[in-house]
Amino acid sequence: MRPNVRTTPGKELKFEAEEGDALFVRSAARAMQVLAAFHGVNKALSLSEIAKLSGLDRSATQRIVHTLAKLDYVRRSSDDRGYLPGLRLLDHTLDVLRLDPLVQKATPVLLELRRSLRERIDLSLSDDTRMIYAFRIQSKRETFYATLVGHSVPAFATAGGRAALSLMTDDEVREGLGRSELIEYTAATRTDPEEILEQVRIARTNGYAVIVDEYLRGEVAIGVGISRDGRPIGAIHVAGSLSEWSQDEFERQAAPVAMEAARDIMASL
Amino acid sequence: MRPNVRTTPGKELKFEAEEGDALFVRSAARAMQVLAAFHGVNKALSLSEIAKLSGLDRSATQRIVHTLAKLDYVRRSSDDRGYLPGLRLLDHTLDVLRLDPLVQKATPVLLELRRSLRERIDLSLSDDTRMIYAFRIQSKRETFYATLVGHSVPAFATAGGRAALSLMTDDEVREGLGRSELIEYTAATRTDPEEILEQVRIARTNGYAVIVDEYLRGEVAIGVGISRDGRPIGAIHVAGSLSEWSQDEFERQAAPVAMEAARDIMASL
DNA sequence: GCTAAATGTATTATATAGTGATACACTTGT
DNA sequence: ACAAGTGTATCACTATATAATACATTTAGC
Repeated sequence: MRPNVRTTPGKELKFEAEEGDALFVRSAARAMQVLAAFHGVNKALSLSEIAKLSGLDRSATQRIVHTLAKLDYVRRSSDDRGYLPGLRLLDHTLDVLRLDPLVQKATPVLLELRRSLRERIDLSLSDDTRMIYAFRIQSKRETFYATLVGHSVPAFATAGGRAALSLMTDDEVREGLGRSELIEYTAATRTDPEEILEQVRIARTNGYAVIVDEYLRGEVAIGVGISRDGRPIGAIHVAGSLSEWSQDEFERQAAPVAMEAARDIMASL
Repeated sequence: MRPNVRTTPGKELKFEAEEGDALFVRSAARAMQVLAAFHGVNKALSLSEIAKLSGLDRSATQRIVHTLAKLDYVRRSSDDRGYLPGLRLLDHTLDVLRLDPLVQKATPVLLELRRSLRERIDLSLSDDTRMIYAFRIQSKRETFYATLVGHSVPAFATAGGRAALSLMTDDEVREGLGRSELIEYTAATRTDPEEILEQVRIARTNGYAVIVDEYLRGEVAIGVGISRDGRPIGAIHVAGSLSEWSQDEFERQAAPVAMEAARDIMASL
């Protein structure tokens, strides 16, 4: 599709019942397993491809795909050469977003923030070692490929992620980093856990995190974490282009207002 | 949350196997049934509320919610007073959007369109009698509540919807209108099927649909339908404020470029 | 402050619902 | 014209989910 946008694969997916979990409903899990087959692929899938990717046998796949297709959670591709995830899933997307307290409270505040700071603003939600985009408010000159809802980025190398990490204890951060795949996205990406932790500490002191070039080249981003009951639940993000801003200037301009927005949001949670 | 944004309830949900459908997997359907319990509610749900809303008994609900919770498709609310849909669903959202050929092709074209026409631009996908928002590119002065991905609006009363309808035959339109709930969203909303059909015919002739005040007060919107193999699959949308534009002027400015964008998209599908 | 209702959790015997092997017709590509 | 891959269908078996019941905790009503 486009350069410059990368996705973190979800944590490795476990769909199996753990030993002695009498309440676990296998076939309910299988429905999700089939839908998860589409993670990471970039084309319509045939039944046997779904079977292979989901780890189910042909028969189970057949019946579950059949079922999901009837319910519109799966559809035939337009050229009728395979299956794609269905539009009915978007109804659930809406549920996730509109029922999320952070999304509810943050939306008006971020629209306001956008008005004072005319740059791109994102809200992302913490999900273990990654941050999932809930929505984006674009800047006037949008050059990057519009990030789609649901895109997730690694916590360790992004401004929002680091800001979220800064709300945890050093030990928790170390533990999380240990479970993260520390990929070198750009030449500037820090991949040494202790070095990252150092940056997280700085963010903790400042109240915000800055990232330059570590995830996307040419981008300065400021992240401020949002917590609830002491736990990070998400972050807001302001991103600008290095062609228009120096890092210092961007920090001076964006950090105070972003932090105030975060305070507002947390106060209303 | 906010005025001015309304959602169309999905078509009434059927999760039951039709008679003699040997391949239908009940428990796979039940997983979705549980998740669908959140449609239309606006708070966290308890187990028994989920049971009631999904039409399942307490036991089934218990086991399936338990399962979905283990898989992160359902989570406890932050105050621990009920369940909410889980973030893992957003991974599937991303799959739906990134694998959708229309979304793929339309994104760059619409970003381009946004550059020439500095107004709000939406892409929505046809789903029977409703249009589901895939994404929105905001205008500089965003005043409305940011429409969330997955929000759906009725085809009959929106510009994109009417544009999509204009790609079908009169009979199909009548049939679809027959199955739609023709709600009077504003004083200007047309709810007479024949009158709507007349507007659809005009849209068919012009190549685009205009809607003023019928769904949102104070808004002019132009919609252009996107078809594939003669079937409507979605629409693009340009919306402006009546405080800045007259209807005529907006049409003159926006319609030609929007139609060209639609042509571009369809050529690449 | 105490009862009553509602919450989430856990355990069972039973039979129903999903399994998985096998088979077939049809399309696609070579 | 063939072989490999597609989606679809059937069926006897038993593994799987059921639904009824029970309990410990929390919440709400009086």
